[in-house]
Amino acid sequence: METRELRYFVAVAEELHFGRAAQRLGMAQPPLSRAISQLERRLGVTLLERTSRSVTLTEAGSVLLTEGRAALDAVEAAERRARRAALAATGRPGLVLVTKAGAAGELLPKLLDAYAAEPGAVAVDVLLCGIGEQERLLRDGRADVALLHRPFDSTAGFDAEELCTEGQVVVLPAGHPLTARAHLRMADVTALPGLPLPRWPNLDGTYPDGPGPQVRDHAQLLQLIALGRASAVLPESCRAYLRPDLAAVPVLDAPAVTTVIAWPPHSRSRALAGLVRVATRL
Amino acid sequence: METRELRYFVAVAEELHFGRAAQRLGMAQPPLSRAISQLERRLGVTLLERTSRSVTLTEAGSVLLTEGRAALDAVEAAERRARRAALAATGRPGLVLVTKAGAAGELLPKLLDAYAAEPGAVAVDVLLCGIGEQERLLRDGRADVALLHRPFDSTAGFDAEELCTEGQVVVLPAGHPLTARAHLRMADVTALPGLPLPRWPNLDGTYPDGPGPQVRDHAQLLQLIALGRASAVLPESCRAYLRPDLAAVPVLDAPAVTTVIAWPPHSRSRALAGLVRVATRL
DNA sequence: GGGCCGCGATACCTCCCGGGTATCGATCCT
DNA sequence: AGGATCGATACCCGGGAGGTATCGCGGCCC
Repeated sequence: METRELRYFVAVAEELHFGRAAQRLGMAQPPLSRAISQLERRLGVTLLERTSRSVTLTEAGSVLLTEGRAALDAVEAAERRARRAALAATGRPGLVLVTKAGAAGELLPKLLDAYAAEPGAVAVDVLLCGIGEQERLLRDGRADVALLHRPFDSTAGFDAEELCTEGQVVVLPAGHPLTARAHLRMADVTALPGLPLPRWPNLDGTYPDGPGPQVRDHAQLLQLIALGRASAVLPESCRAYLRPDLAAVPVLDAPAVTTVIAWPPHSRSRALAGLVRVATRL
Repeated sequence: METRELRYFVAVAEELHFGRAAQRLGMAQPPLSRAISQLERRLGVTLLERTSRSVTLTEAGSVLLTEGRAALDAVEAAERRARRAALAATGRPGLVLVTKAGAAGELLPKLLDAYAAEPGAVAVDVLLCGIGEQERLLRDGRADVALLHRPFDSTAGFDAEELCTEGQVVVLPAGHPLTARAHLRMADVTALPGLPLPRWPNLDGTYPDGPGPQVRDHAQLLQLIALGRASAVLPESCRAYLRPDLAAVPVLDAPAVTTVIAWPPHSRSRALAGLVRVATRL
């Protein structure tokens, strides 16, 4: 199977419409139709059920969609990492580390400093991304290594080492009655009148149903909390960047958050191995 | 990048010889040379350093070799799983489970029976393979799920659930003086005169240097032990299939062996999820 | 219900590019 | 020096990817 065929199929499977898919691919519709039929004939499998009014995925088609996306990511990753390896030989950037904006507050600078002091250290680019994007970036080669937070981020498909574990705190407007308490329980937090937990976007940009304001990043969230419109449960280390009009109270029974360093299971380059070694020794 | 180009590059990178690589690919040498140069031009990267007498990998080339292999595996996996998903809709086999021959003795039949009793269970093919092959089969789509043994097998790149943990025993010829002991330590075993631990093949079929006989499978190994030419440290459950001319003694400080069920992190099909659920409940 | 529209399939053409053969040029080995 | 080895270059051919034109089928609307 050629990646071209796979790209075509993924486009059609996502659009469920040959015309739109062809447009997205920058080609005419007939060759696309033909390419898909050829692919089906070669695989000996029907991927799409088409009437002249609608296109739907068969079971095999939906398997090929998810597996094919992963395969295309892997091909892209190979290409990107090879290209970067050539640059790294001459100059910058040797490694790309990705993490969520506003997370891993003090750990990251410590890690970068410690690694830079190592003999043979290469340049490390830091890439800040939105919620849940790290895994994609790691899989398609735009990043080499990530700082993730279990259990929020999944380390499925990656090698990982635990770095540190911390409890969680609830962030409230300064002066809220509960800020007088030394600690709370999740039951106290979920029952807070007028201060619902926010809703984070799914990977596709849509929001889950339910109460609570929609937020896209930490700055928005903190603003909303300061306005008395929301509360949030965050890792303890968020205290480092808390605005003075906010207060944090430990939540005893919130799940502990573990910061891990994760990387794709191949690509065990010297540079990456060095960075991981430094990280685990911190 | 097309998979064709990637296959070509991997062949040349492995052979380090355009002529042989072309032969392996079933094509002439000139188009292969041209394809590789085109790939290099498109990537903007030198992958191979060639003189008229030798071919060597650049840094970028060696990155592309490992990443490219993984990418090709992923593409193959997508193809195979799509093809199998179509079969599963009509008939056999719905899932392919791979494990080492001679391992997971009693667990496997229990798992298969329990899963078969589930409502909506699909047919499960069992694939027995040699040491260290499971990961490859899982990655390139010939298998959907594997029983692995940590710390011997790596679960890097897969999702996994622990099933059970057991100690290890040393297997000796029946009647050997040490079989009278209730338990041993690793130091006793490694120092055994005339009964060295065997050498298992690497992934490429070569054997590591050192003393001890070369073995390829458990039958060979047990035969050698019965002959008084070797000993071996194996998980406790091997007692189930021990020949009467062999004896086993627990080794207290040998690392514990954990049997895990592992699967690729996408492909969370209903059938697979069901099998995993049954496995963790055993 | 007949005509229209939307959409995928088919027919047919063109041209690019992947693959072949012949040959060159460089390097190493007698 | 001369032959052998091996990758690069030159040139040719055929298949197939992509384009345009058109068909056929099924909703939909007046």
